[in-house]
Amino acid sequence: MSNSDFFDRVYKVVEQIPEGRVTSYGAIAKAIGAAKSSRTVGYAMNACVKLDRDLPAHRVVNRNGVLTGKHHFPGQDTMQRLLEEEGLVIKNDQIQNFKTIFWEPPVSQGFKL
DNA sequence: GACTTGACAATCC
DNA sequence: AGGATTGCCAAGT
Repeated sequence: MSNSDFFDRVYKVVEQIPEGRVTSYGAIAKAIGAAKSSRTVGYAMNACVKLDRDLPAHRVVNRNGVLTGKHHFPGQDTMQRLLEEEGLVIKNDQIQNFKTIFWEPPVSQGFKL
């Protein structure tokens, strides 16, 4: 607790995203018990890049399966390229079969109850 | 220290 | 069905 543990939870969830799968900001937010804080999740991702984290931020997209944050990566096509390397199919910044490769993050077990 | 912005999402007209 | 509004949290100005 204390100290933006919100970010901490976000990072923890994102870190657990399996390779070849993707999730949405809202799903992560919900997993950490802040379903309405999806914006902050995205913000945490932006910060994670600056922090040089190993977080697979490219596996995190909005609920439409669109690479909304691709513009924040080093190079505008970095995000799509990384996803394609994992076997995903992306068309026009839109993940194909998004629903199929969607990965729902497990609810953290220590934040509340 | 108040106001604005931001890689979203759900709700209301 | 689609545009507009609100919620939420953190960081920047």
